[in-house]
Formats: sequence, C-alpha cells, structure tokens
Amino acid sequence: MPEGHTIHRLARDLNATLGDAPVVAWSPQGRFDSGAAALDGRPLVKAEAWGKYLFCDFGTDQVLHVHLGLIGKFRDRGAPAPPVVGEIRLRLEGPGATWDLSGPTRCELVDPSEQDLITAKLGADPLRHRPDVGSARAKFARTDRAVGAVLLDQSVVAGIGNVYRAEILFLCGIHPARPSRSLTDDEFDQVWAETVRLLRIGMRLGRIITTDPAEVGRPRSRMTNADRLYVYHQEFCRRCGDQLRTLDLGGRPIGFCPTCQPA
DNA sequence: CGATTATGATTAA
DNA sequence: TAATCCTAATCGC
Repeated sequence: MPEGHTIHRLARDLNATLGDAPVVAWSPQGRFDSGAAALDGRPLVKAEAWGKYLFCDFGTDQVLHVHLGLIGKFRDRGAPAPPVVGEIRLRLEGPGATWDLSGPTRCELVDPSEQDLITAKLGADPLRHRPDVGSARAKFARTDRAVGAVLLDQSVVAGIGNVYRAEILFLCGIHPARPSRSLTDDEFDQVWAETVRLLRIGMRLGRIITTDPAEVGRPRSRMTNADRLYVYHQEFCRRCGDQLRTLDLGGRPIGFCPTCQPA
C-alpha cells in the first residue's frame, strides 16, 4: 500500500535489518536475474526514499531503483529465508531478514546520473530532511489546475497518493476542485502542515490513519476503514453526517464532503 | 473459479 | 483520456 510513508519506512527498515553484511540477492521469478546477480554478495550500504521512489546503494557502480506502483510489495519474510511464495522479482537475504519484492512497476539498476534525473523531477518530499516548501508553494500559486490534481502531482509534492490527497483536503476544509491558485497563503500552510503530520504518522504506524492515531492500539481486525479515514472510500461524513461525493481529478476518484469542503 | 479491485505511473493516441 | 504493466486478495456465482 504504497504512498510516500510506505517507501520511507521501507528504506528505514532495509537499512536497519540488512545492516552491512553481504546479502544474497536473486530473482526467484527470473525476471531480474542479471540485476540480482550484480548485487549478490554485496552489502547494502544505504537505502533511501525520494517520494514514492526507492534507491538502494550496494556499493557498486549502479544503484537499485524500485518503484512499487499500485500493487507492488516489498516485505520482510524473516530469517532464515522461508520458501518462496508467489511471483518474487527480487529476494534479498541477510542474516536477520529476508526481503521479497513482488509486483513492482520498476525494478532496475540505474547509473547515479539516472537517479539524479529521476529525483530532479520530483517536488518537495515532506518526509525528507528540509524539504523545499517554497518551491511547492510557488507551484501551487502558479497553476489553475484543481488543487486535488496538484496534490497528486509528484513534481509538486513527492509522496502524496490517492488516499492522502483526499484526507488532507478534507482536514483542511478545502474543496478538491478549487483552482490551486485560489488558495490563500494560510490555506497552503495548512495543507503543507497536514501533509507532513499525516505522512509522519503513516510512517510511524506503517499504515494510513488520519483520524485518531491512538486507534491503532486496537487489534487490526477490529479497525474498519471508517475508523481510520474521513473520506477515502467512505459514504458519509464523519463530522457532519452528510453524504459524501466523488469527483474525478487527475484521472482518479477523490471523495469529499460538500458541506465541510465548500466550493 | 473467474471477475474485480487496489494507496501508481508511463506510454500511446 | 485510454491502454498498459505488475500481483494478490477479495468477492460473487
């Protein structure tokens, strides 16, 4: 379930569990044989997230670039390495962890220059150190596109996905179809603050919760979508009870409350 | 057991 | 805008 929080958490956990020991790398599925061979026996030097993009440095001339896309997963199956289940593009085995990558939209080795090209196109990442808020603010102020679409644009803010954009706008009381340029400075500040706050919570908890993070203490099975979220895939407004509506922005649906988010 | 769906992004048209 | 890619879980029959 990959928005930016997932990728940053992944980078953190890869670094923590793979340490500096040599890693056994292979492609159970066979679709990344040559790439895996280039990493086999190398230690993970550093994993790093840029928005939804993950880069892993193994101390070789090329960097592993992974993008999970909509359905990709990168999970630790524990050690010792259990039998392979399903379509695993890449498996990384360390002394204390076994990472299985499935369904990525990108899994490739790239030159550092290509990595630079990718990251240069990305906007401010709220989860990175000292994100360039000014550039995001300037981009918001410059366009007439709907704010709901701009929030999903990775070249403006890197890491927000379809769930967070809906939840952020609800919490800010902003109608998703409003032109980005119509936001006041205060409104932009509020959007940015909520973005940082929510993504941090998501990274900490390992899942998207925009209501009350304390809720996570409850068993997962007893937490419904409606407990975690205000508008994404919801029918009624948690605040005012009105029927929520859906709009298509940026090619994807976004739910909102017509009362709490007036046009 | 087939159809549907999913927190994404690129390419082609 | 639509088609396409990638996989697994869930849903309906």
